[in-house]
Amino acid sequence: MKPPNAARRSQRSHRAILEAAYELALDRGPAKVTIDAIAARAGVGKQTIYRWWPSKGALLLDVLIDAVGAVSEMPDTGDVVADLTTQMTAVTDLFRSDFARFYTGLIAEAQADDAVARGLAEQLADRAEGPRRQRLEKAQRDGQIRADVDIAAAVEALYAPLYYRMLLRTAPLSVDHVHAVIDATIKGLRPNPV
Amino acid sequence: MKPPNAARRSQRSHRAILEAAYELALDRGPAKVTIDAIAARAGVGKQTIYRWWPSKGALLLDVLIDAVGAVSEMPDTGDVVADLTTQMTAVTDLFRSDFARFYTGLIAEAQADDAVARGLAEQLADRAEGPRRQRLEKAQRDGQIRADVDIAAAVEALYAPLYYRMLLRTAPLSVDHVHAVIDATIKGLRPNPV
Amino acid sequence: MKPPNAARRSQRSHRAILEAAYELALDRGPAKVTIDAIAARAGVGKQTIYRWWPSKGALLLDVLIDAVGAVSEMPDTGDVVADLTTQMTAVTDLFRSDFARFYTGLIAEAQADDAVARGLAEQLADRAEGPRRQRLEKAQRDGQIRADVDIAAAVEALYAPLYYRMLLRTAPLSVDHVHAVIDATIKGLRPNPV
Amino acid sequence: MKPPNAARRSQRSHRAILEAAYELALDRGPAKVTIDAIAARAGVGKQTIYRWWPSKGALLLDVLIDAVGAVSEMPDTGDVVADLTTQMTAVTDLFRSDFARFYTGLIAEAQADDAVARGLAEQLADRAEGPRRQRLEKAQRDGQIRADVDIAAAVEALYAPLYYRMLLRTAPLSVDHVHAVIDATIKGLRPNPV
DNA sequence: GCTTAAACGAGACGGTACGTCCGGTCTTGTC
DNA sequence: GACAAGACCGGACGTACCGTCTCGTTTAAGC
Repeated sequence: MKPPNAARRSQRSHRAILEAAYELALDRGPAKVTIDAIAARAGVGKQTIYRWWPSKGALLLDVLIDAVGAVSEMPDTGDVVADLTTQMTAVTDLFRSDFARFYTGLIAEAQADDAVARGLAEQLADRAEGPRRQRLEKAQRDGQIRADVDIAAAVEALYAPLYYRMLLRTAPLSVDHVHAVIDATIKGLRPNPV
Repeated sequence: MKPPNAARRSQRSHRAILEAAYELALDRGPAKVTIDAIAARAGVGKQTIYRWWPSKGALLLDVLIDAVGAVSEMPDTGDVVADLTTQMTAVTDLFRSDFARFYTGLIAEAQADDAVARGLAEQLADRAEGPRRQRLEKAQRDGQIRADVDIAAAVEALYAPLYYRMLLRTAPLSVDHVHAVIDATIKGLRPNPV
Repeated sequence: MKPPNAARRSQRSHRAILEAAYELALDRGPAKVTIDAIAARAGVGKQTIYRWWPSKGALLLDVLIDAVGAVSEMPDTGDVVADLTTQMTAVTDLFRSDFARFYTGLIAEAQADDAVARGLAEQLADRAEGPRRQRLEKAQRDGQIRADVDIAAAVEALYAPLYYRMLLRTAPLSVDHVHAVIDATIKGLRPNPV
Repeated sequence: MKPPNAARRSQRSHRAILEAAYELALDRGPAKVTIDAIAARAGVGKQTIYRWWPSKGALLLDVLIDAVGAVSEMPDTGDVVADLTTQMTAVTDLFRSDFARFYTGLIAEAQADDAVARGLAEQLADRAEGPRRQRLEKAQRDGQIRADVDIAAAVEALYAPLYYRMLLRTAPLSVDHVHAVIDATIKGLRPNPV
């Protein structure tokens, strides 16, 4: 009795809800989007939203997946440093766009809603971290990355600073910042052996 | 005429509010704390809260400052790697404690409230990043850290992964994680020369 | 779009609200009845009250209409003085009962709320003054009342003193008072001719 | 310890409060006057109001006494019907002026505040009904009013309709209304004996 | 004329109720 | 049976006033 029959789901309503939620989230921030407003803009009954999503966060997560798709493809020119620079710059641009508001809002939602947190972590691991790790693992096999380095830690040392600045706003994101992080991480912090 | 006379502020109420907010935030999460509940638990009129804080986030920020105090002191044994290990392990422990729930909730609040975002960034820059940078700068002067490295980027490469895991929960925080991040960052990702 | 769809109104809630309001008004006086208390006692959301009534006074007016029904029937024994005595005594009894508190409270409300004033005046004109005038007009046709007397003024001369004492409390309402007013008004104040 | 020393009372504040209350009551209705607003407009601390008056109603009652003074003097030309016509017309004019709003508001206040009700009844009995009864008693002695009529009832039959229309607004006050009431009451309702 | 206790202005305080907003559920037709 | 519409209960919001309670500051009485 709980799960409704997905086969009878109205595709028209489904799409209208995702689009309404996305538009509202962009223009007032996800925290200020209400289910009422989404339903009204989508021309949909509130029950239809509650029928298919357990919470506002879950809906926003679907909106994210729907809107973003496969954003994080890693280039592979053979030069891992160049590729990281390219891709981290792209991420920085994304994190400075209107989309950031949506993304940070969703992360905020995840702090109070475990289902959203799990979905978001999974999404992040699969779509974002996965390709990054694979690229670094390839570079490791190519001898461009030290063989005994922990790949997960390496990805985080490179990318976490971008999320950190987006979320905590201690300093602005910039291309210079990308270069500085790559320089520090690739070359390492200890003095160059002579 | 707008700002109330701070000299007449009731210290008793002020403390009771901070304590009530802290206790409530710990036991149900900051997002579910209501001004009504804080006022009731503190034995205070709601107006007294609204008189002195512009938003729930601003109050929680004060609670953070009040509750945490000087948490982030950097040790200085002369060995920067040992000191980073010590301190990052302490931060990891903090980020795995009940306090994390409070902290992430406040960061969530900051995503929808610019004043909180600013206050939090300032707090973070002054109390957390400051000592970390100073320790690395000293290590730089001591020759333990490469002279041309960007200190801000270095601090982020080391610490941002801790915030990243606390907030995004892609993987658990652990002592091993701390070691992996330090190894990757200190030694760097490129193959050891020689 | 503003007025809600009356067809979908919950009869259960409607009745519960009227009854809760009536009980609360009787036991603490209409001025001290709050919308919060009515909603709580009726087991109803406050919005449901605000959806259907524009003000507390409007609700109390509906309560009056609901509670009183057809109180003011005029008897007709053929003897207009006897009938007036009977009916004014009944009104006096009503104005000395607990109901008076409710009624005076509603009249008080009307002094600050024009909609209530209009509703109350209409109610009074239709349900109370109407039958009284009709009885006097019949008596006029029967030759028991002087043909050239202004019926509206006559009704007021007889009944206004009852409202006056209920509201201003310069002296108590009583059967003797009824007799005195009827005597003064029916026989008139000027000396008996002859 | 309770009653403050009246000798030290500030006349300046006393007057300012009465005036502020009167002005505010006229321009927004007594029900919407707040102690806060009176204090602010009078340039007076709220405590000063609470020190000298037990309730808003009590203050408004003093305002009434202060503002109205001896309004209800009865003329005495020797012709009681002419005198009643003159004076009831004056009362009607007063009840149609801005003052009516103030007066009805105070009567409304009295319905929920016994002290105000008592004060108002006393005021009414002394200042308004007293002179009216005395005039009718004189007329009785002069043979213009039937000897066995109840004077209190007679005064009410004449004047209560004016209060009734002011408070209940079933019909407008007017000179014609005054004439009709006087005609009905003086001549009486029963047919003229032939 | 000096002292001192009161009454005063200002306004912060603990509370209560306001009228609004929204979350999540339930109900009533329609398709 | 999923849907659009929207009424419903509940509960938090931020505001307005209540009546009480400090705070200094006049101010007028009595020494």
